[in-house]
Amino acid sequence: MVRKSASGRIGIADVAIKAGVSHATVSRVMNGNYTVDPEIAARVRAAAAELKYQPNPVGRSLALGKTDTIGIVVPDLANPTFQAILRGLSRAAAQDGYRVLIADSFEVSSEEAILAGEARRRCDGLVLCAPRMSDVELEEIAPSLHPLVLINRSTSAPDVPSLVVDYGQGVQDIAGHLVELGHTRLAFLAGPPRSASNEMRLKGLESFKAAHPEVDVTMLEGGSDFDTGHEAVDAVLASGASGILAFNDLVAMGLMSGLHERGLDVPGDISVTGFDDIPFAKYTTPALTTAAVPITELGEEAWHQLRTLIRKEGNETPGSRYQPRLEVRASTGPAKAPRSTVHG
Amino acid sequence: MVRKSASGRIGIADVAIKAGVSHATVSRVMNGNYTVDPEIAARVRAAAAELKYQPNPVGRSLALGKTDTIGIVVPDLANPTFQAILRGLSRAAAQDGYRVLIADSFEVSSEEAILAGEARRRCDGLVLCAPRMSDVELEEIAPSLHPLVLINRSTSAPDVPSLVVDYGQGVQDIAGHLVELGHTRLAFLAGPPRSASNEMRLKGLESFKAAHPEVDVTMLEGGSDFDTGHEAVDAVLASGASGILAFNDLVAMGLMSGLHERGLDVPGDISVTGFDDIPFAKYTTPALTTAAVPITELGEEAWHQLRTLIRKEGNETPGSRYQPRLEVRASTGPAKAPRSTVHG
DNA sequence: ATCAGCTGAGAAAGCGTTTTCTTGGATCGC
DNA sequence: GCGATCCAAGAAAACGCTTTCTCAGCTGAT
Repeated sequence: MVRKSASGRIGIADVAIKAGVSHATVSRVMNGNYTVDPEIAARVRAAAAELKYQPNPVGRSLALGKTDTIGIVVPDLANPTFQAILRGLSRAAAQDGYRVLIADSFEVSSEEAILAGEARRRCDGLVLCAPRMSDVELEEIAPSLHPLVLINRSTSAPDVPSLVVDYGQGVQDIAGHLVELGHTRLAFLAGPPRSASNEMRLKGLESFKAAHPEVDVTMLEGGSDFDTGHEAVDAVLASGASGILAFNDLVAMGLMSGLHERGLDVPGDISVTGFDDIPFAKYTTPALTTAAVPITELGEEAWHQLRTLIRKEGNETPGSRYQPRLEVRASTGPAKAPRSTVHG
Repeated sequence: MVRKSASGRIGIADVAIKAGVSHATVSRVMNGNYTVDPEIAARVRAAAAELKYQPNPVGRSLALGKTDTIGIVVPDLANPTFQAILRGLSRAAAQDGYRVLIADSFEVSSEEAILAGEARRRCDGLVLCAPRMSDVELEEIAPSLHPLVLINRSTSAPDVPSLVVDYGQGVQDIAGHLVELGHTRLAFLAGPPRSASNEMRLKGLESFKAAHPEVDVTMLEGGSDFDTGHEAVDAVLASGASGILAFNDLVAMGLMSGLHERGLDVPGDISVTGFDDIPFAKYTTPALTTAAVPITELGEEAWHQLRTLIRKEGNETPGSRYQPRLEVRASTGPAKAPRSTVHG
């Protein structure tokens, strides 16, 4: 007859009674403490097996002061970029026996601090992924979130490594590629206003404009998903640009789809570029020219940084900077000869 | 001077001391128990605010016997279908104040039971998403996982609602659509061997073949991602089929990309269909004909079912069956006149 | 004026572990 | 052979919270 503790679940006490030993001994056996008589250990193990005893992680967490869980806060779980980061993080953490708790802020920046705080308290560490909150707010809460790893943001708080992708350089590479193809009128389909990565792209474009005064760059408002790109067709055409830098691959795909519906040829009439190199980018027609970011790897690295923080391995935590790699595919091509130019 | 408890973090005891009351009173105030003198309550709240006290969820969980967290086990976090389910689940659960812990089994079915058990013990309930484990194993562990909701699998265990998509019907609808377009030679690019949804598709195709003996259906081995489709081009062409049912949208996209590289026109030369209607399906060129499954909604419903289980609202938990909706787009078209047929 | 009845707040007992502290018994050295 | 040393295992404290139990002090009725 299986004896149950009051709660109905089998606890350490049940095993102790069944094996005729104390709670402490059961705990020792379960944790591989070898200062226990082999014969008794065997008896405990047998009792545990018979009762199908599984230690309660909550009690364990309370006693040990750790949960073996980390949290991640993302602005939008629908975004493939964040999905990829989550995947990399989850896989890497799992290898070290940690689980991941997710919190989706749905792009409402005012929720982020609360979500982050709640998640942090439940976990041993936190990854804040591309938070939309203001710099001052980030500075304010960062210390209370330690151990903390930032993605695509940074803070002056000590011991908060930040992994940032150099979107500014990436966007310049793309623009350079388009100019080499003869495009002189470019347009940038911007991302979400509060996105720091968008800010970095804009800064990159400023540098680019400074270095290439002959090139005309139009800024268009946008977002981060398909529909943004799809709906931007009119604005893009109105801009008169022949080379379009979309905020990311999703926007680029939406745009290409819209252009296709209008009967326009990519890259014959217009060249389109994305950003991120999500898995889909390779399989669009035409295949998308983009700047590849090793996103999954970034998630893994986030775990590694967080791990050293959690383990308090005093090594300085440097953070890292990732350089996007230009991935030229079929969605970009030579600019048409401008209408104003007379051939021959 | 902020007094700290031994652990370094501020606990209920610190607030109690600062406010000059007992632990119990602080707890009462923090939980909105109104049997406490307003003046004292105010003092406690002030102390809590000043110390920035935040209750420790682990202690709370242990005392209350609940974690306000649910777990989900998926076979592959890289699969957009599971991402969408996760998203729906996470959003719906968040609205009720629950968080989601994720566990990715990376398609290794032997890990699932362990992952599920661990996740379940940390959480108040579990969603098992398209588990790859065998039926007998599922039957075996299901009772120990309660409260449990199954997606795309079912079990005889009581009180385990299962949400299943009628892939069998969906695949028949697609096949019917292709036949209406005049295709008489079809091929099915199958999914992962252990996938129950693949099994359901196969069953559906059997029914279809029985009802349409004149149609030839070739079965091809496959998988669930882009590359599967991309690599299947040769096999598809060798089959001689003019209408291809891909396991899902990803496979279809990979296949279309491969066909495009071979210079073949979709749907001019070959019609291709997907399954799921992931967001990308609308934006492929040509836009993908597929069977739409309300996946995110399914994730939400999973939460609702789990919620009634957790709350022990005795209502029977029926589970639901979802009918895919045929979404005809541009990747399917009339079959070419068969070579063997003489016109006129 | 006295006592039952009530109320508000402190004391303490859980929740399920781990870990320190303690103790009885065995071991070892002289 | 006896005290110092050590070891294995039990008792108990700790982790941080909630909640029951308890009791002092008060209200109000007789």
